[in-house]
Amino acid sequence: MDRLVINDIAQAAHVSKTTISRYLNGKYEYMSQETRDRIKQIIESTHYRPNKLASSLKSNRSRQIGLLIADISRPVSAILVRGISDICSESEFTPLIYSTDGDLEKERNRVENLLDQQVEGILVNPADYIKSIEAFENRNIPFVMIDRKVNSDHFDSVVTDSKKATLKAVQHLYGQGFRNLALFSENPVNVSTRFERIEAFSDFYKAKINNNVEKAIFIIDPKNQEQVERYITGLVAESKGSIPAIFTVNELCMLSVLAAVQKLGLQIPDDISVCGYDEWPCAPLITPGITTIAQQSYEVGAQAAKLLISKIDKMEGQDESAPVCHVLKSSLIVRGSTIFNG
Amino acid sequence: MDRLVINDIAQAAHVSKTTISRYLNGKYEYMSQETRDRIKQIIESTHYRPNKLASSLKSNRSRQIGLLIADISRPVSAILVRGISDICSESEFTPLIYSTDGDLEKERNRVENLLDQQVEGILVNPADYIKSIEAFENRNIPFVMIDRKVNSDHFDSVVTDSKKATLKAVQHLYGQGFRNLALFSENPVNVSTRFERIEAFSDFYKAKINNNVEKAIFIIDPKNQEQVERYITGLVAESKGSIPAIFTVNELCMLSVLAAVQKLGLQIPDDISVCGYDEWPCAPLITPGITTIAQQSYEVGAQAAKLLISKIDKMEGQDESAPVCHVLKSSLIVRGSTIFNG
DNA sequence: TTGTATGCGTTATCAA
DNA sequence: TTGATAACGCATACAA
Repeated sequence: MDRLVINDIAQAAHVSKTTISRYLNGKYEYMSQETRDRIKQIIESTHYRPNKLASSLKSNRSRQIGLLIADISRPVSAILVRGISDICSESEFTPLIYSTDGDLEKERNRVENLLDQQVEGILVNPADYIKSIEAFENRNIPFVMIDRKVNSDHFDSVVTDSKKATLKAVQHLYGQGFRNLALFSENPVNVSTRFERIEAFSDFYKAKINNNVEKAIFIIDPKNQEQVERYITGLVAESKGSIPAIFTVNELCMLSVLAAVQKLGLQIPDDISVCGYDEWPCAPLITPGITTIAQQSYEVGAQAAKLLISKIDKMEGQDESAPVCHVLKSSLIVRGSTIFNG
Repeated sequence: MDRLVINDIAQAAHVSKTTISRYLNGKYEYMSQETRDRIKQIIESTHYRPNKLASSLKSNRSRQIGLLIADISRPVSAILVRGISDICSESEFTPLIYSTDGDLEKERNRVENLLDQQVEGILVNPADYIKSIEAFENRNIPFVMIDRKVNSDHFDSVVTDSKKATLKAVQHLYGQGFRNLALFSENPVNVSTRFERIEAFSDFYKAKINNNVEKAIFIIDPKNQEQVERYITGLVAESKGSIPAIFTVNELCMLSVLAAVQKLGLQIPDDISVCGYDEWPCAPLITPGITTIAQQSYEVGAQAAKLLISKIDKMEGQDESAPVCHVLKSSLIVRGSTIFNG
């Protein structure tokens, strides 16, 4: 009642296991139609299934890839993961998925775990623009960065156009007449998505408002609701009649800001304006509709997986094609929250 | 420049690979402190890491489990997955995660794939209360159903208390004075979470309103916005002054209903009331706050993973403990959307 | 067209 | 306390 192995099938079919192995790997050219049919019939009737562990070990091809994501429970991550999964399914790869919580130590350990399991490549949402690099260097498999870049031209990446999209958003705010701009981000700020968004905001702010951009940037802990309320209260107090417009760098910040705005009894957009990352199904439902930036998260995942798998398939020839960085467009979805009535 | 293997370490340490293997598996009792230190030093300096594929093959313990989820991109699924991942990390198991899209065919294929990869157990969010069962029977590894039950007492499951929670919600609506109740669900209805919610609603409806519950149950396609709007328009038209109160069985239906309500320009709760699964961060932000049922999704995942892993660990003794069904409590979070002003 | 023999990198049973 | 040796299930070079 133990699991069937290749030898059992060989005996039942009165051939050697080599022939069975050939059959399993589709090498029908070295086989009479007769034995081929016989093997087929036996495999089907016995429901024999080859052990992938054994075949991976022997062939040195696990057909597994690693995926290190900051936190799979975040909605944008979940969508990105779905994109990766779908591509993996098509190519019959299995993704091994771990959350790193943006922790360098966990990230490094996970890379080791994945290598131990003989993954053929790794997709990673790096914890740090600089410090993550070390953990990825001198491994013998390809790495592709997803959603976040890393400060190195040795790695491929698939990201969204954070700077352009942020610029589009603040230009929109400015165009509407808002002059009291603020940005809310969470720490750490040494991940490319965040600092690029901050940079685009800062550049615009310096060019159009004034040089004192530091006081317009708020680093928050989205779980510390009281802190967020305090910052917003301050913004309103110092506004001198100029309606504050808040730009958030991700969904968590957005939710935190919206909750605070509600708690403080402020009206959007008459008392305060709010917009930013990420688009999600509730955005149109929250009065008066929240202006958001929609990223193509599914596509980021899918393209990254495609890229990684193509590199894996080329690996035999010691692929040394120059690393590429795919940048996917994001779109600004304008809703009532940023319509200026001042 | 190839990867180091156990033999390389054995040679460097002037011992046999048996000794290295013993060291790796912590069997220090059969080893002098001296060789133990020497091996430790060599492994550290060479950064040798054992190949898990080989050790899994030999020991017949892959330390991988399968996870079949309907759609990982849904927010509740992502949270559940996180619960599973966290428990797996603690016990050094790796989850192999696939989405099934509620498709029986995919589900069955995935089970085969997972078995091919020698997973030691499978967590599954079954596609069908009845038809899924066949694919799980007579496998040699434990299965645990997550979030959805299956019509069999051969399988463990970890779910939430759909009936109780739904009852609590409709009782609340009734208590508020709503008499024009409706339920919106998506197809298929042969998954336990959905039909249990429908059942609880129906029982209450028949007991308190009338026997004609069929006309109060709407099976929708959440992506078909026009259909949802049509149903709601109908509800309002036939309401004869009695405010309709809609209960939704999941997040997708909730979003779809809310979008339709907004599109139709209906006011909550004066023209229509809305409540249901699932709780999510926007619920309090949508005017006047949406009453929801909060499930402990993270806990469902975590408990299911714990259960599965404990069964795996007991497997050697041909575990035949009677299957259990853990039911986690959900809570009704009352907000403005269900406050009766009629 | 098919089979023999060897090895992938481990673990485990002996015996020493 | 240690080591030879034989597996685990499959793939492949080489022989026939």
